[in-house]
Amino acid sequence: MSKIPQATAKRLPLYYRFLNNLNHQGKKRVSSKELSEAVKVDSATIRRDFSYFGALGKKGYGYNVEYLLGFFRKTLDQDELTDVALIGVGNLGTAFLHYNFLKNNNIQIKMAFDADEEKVGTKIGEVPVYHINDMEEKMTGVKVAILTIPASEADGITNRLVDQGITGILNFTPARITVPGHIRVHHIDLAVELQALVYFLKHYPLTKED
Amino acid sequence: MSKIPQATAKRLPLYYRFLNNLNHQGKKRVSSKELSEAVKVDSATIRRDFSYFGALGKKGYGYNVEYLLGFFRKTLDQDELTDVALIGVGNLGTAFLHYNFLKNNNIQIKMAFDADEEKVGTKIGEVPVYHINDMEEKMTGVKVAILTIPASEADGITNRLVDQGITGILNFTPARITVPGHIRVHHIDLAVELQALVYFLKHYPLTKED
DNA sequence: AATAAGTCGTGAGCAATTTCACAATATTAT
DNA sequence: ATAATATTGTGAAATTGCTCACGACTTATT
Ligand SMILES: NC(=O)c1ccc[n+]([C@@H]2O[C@H](COP(=O)([O-])OP(=O)(O)OC[C@H]3O[C@@H](n4cnc5c(N)ncnc54)[C@H](O)[C@@H]3O)[C@@H](O)[C@H]2O)c1
Ligand SMILES: NC(=O)c1ccc[n+]([C@@H]2O[C@H](COP(=O)([O-])OP(=O)(O)OC[C@H]3O[C@@H](n4cnc5c(N)ncnc54)[C@H](O)[C@@H]3O)[C@@H](O)[C@H]2O)c1
Repeated sequence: MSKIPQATAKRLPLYYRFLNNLNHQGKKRVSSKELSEAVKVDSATIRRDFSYFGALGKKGYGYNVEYLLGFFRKTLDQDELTDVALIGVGNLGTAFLHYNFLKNNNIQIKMAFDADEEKVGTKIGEVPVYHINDMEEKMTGVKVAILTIPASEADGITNRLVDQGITGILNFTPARITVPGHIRVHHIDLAVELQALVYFLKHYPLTKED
Repeated sequence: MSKIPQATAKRLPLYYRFLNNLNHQGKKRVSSKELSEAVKVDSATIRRDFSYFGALGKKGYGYNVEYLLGFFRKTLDQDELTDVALIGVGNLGTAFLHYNFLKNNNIQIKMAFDADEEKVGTKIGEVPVYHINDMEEKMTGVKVAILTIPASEADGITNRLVDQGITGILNFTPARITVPGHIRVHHIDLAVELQALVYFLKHYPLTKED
């Protein structure tokens, strides 16, 4: 369908955010070199990334911020709003609910679910918390879920999400969940990230020349 | 120094965790195929990853769980404790403080810092919160920091961390911070992760055959 | 007008990572 | 013992991603 490399696709939201910043600062043009310094991605990589979408810049000039931003807005479907459900209103889930993803974003946490009766019926950062038993009923139309429940619950809830018709899951539990092939799962494993950082520090010490 | 590919190094903590689980379940042996199903990494990749450390398995048999676990414990320095400081005790920072990284881990959040007088002096999940003004004084010996402050504060605090002698930063702010080449920064950008997932769902729809 | 400086878009090469596929070896069953 | 089955470790190929380096073109300057 799309021939954009995955590595490029992952960087698009980052480019979009920084272009947005530049636009708010009133900047009219930007070079791949400037952008490179801001997002910490090699300037040749940026030019290559952009080139997959055609010739967006002008030689000797750079890129027009407003034009580029508009282009990425369309490409990233920033005009359509995507609804997301959050499952598990604990420490991590509550932090996400307080955070307004909408600020720079086309993504909205529309509802949350928990098993704890004390949380059910409340609103956290404008988002209503429903009982997990009502998930299938309330969640119609929502195709993306953020999973912030205990690892032991992950498989059970995942199966229910799959049956409900989910297409994407952002999984913060340490469990590696099993889903049918047509469902996309992105894992964010904070403990692994921290351990990996520490491992790199000990085994790949950087010198002054990178 | 080490010739382990970076992609392999990033998976080590994951392998370690699942081997730990297997060991607790009393499992004595495991094949790359079984492990593959658990961690969702191709079995050939797992064998290749392990092979960088030598011949850890036995042909026709698989891997001895206890032996492998012991090997990775040493490799990942699970016997040494690494102290970490957390900067910014807000929504996200508080969630991390409540989470006990030590459970399966050799990493400990030893102290936290915030600018808010109401938080200073308290303890969250056993971790003392100090005033950010006292950072340099209190932080001696700590070489890794988790950054969960507002993006606008990121550059200023980063400079102070660099001067203080930090070697690694796990950055949760959307800011792309600038550090000298010998300091390692890992970015975890939750808004980007969510946007990227949504982008993939719309532009790379998966079929039943993956 | 002519020159200098700046910057894109991309061919080509390089580097990193993943995957295939199979000989070698171990275990299990009969 | 022997045969059948299981599974590793790895050479080689395939895939994916990154970076150099430069021609082409734009803008600014004199
Ligand atoms: N907090 C962190 O810093 C952190 C770090 C790394 C990983 N994680 C992982 O993220 C997940 C959430 O962590 P947390 O600290 O927020 O945990 P938590 O215990 O604070 O929150 C879990 C929430 O899920 C709810 N819950 C339990 N079973 C449920 C069910 N069947 N259906 C719906 N809701 C249910 C609980 O009521 C609770 O509110 C865990 O898997 C944890 O391992 C958290
Ligand atoms: N909460 C989320 O779900 C979420 C999601 C994506 C990204 N983020 C990013 O993570 C960071 C933290 O988010 P949050 O929701 O926890 O924000 P928050 O506002 O709840 O917390 C920030 C904390 O930092 C403290 N602080 C401010 N200035 C400081 C300084 N100079 N020194 C020390 N402490 C200082 C504040 O007192 C506050 O406690 C932000 O950069 C945010 O963009 C958060």
